[in-house]
Amino acid sequence: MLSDPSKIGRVSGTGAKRGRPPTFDRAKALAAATRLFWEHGYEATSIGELTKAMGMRPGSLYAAFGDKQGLFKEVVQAYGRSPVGAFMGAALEDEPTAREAFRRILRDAAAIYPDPSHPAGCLTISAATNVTVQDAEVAAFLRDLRNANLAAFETRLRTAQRDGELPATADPRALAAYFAAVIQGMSQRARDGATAAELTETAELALAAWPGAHG
Amino acid sequence: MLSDPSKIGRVSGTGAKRGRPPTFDRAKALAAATRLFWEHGYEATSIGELTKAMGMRPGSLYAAFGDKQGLFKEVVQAYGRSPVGAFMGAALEDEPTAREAFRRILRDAAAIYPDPSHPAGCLTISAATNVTVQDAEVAAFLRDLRNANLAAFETRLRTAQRDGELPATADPRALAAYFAAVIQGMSQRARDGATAAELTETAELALAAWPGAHG
DNA sequence: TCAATTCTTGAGGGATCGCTCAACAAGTAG
DNA sequence: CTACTTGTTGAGCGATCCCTCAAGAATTGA
Repeated sequence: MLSDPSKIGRVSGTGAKRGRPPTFDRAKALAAATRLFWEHGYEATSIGELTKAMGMRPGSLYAAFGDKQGLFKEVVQAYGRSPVGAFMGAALEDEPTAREAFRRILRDAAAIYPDPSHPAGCLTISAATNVTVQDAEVAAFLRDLRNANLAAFETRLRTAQRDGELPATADPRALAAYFAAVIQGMSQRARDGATAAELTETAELALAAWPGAHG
Repeated sequence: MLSDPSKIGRVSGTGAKRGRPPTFDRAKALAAATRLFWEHGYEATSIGELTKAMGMRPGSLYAAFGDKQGLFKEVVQAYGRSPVGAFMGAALEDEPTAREAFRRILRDAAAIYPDPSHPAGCLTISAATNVTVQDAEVAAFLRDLRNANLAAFETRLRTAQRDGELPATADPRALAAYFAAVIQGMSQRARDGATAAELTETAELALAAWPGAHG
């Protein structure tokens, strides 16, 4: 109701917008926020630290992102589209066999999680494990993402079983849960100081659980 | 200096102490605090929630435990001495072979972590993963405990190798890190809703990495 | 009974939390 | 130019954070 088509949507030929243009680069601001949330987690990162790192005052932050949860969710979405956050989905899609996909996932995790160019571990795994009751929604948001990854693992393994790659005796659900646990453990170990070399050994050992693998 | 032996230490025959006796049961108060820290983590648990659950006013809490960090450390120590918190050390000591020890550790973790009689997962693993800079010491406290567990794993595997239980080609350090990662991942999965049955399957799959295990 | 000791109590202090808002600045449209 | 729109700014609000302290209550020793 009360909709005026001439004011809905920007149909100007160039991307020229009205009003004062933002002085901050949204992508860079998100990158700064990502680093803080990744390192310390959602609640342990204050608006004050965020505004300082993002180079903007609280008013600008709230005008651009709504509130702290909105900023966090946009950070998580951007992380999920970045190479570092999307390597699992990429492996599941790119690799021809499930075996190769999970081997690549584990090896990538071993290389990425301890990479010193960013905070250790996986943001989705570790950024909202300790929250107060009033931020339970944020924890649930990441938990749902993790469980969605688990479901994607199971789906990939189930098609592998249908295609004959995986023996009929194998349990796709159990295998998926096992690999999910190993990956989450590798993230934790990276945050505790494990090196890429150590995590690679963990990845290789984990692959011994693959049906038919003899190690 | 200024030490008066008659005032140092309680040498009275009965356990009678001077002054007003505490109105709270220290063990029960610690149990209540443990539950909160376990569920929400160190910083996400406020003094207000603690005093309410422990049945004491802030002044009493600070007189009894020093400060929040002191209370937390005493909680962690009590947890480490409880059956639920000490099952790994118990298995390492009780079982005759390393293989049996790690099998029992994994199976116990699968049963204990999702047990509904207490918060999910392991307190040492999950209670201080998201902290502000001023509480970095608390995170380091738990990290050191985890890495000490890792070292105990490696030690047990090294003696197993010396005793001939483990082949010379096996890598005790890598195996220890692998099992540590699996256990930490199982704790995370339990907090994400994994059941004891699912975690038991994960435990069995994890054991496939044992040198010489086939299938 | 009277000190000495220990614990509880209620009030609240200083700092920080997430967040808001009126005033101002910088752009486009006519 | 004026009108309009959007972004920035600095001050600060109410709530909550961890923690403290003087006063009172409950015990023991003399």
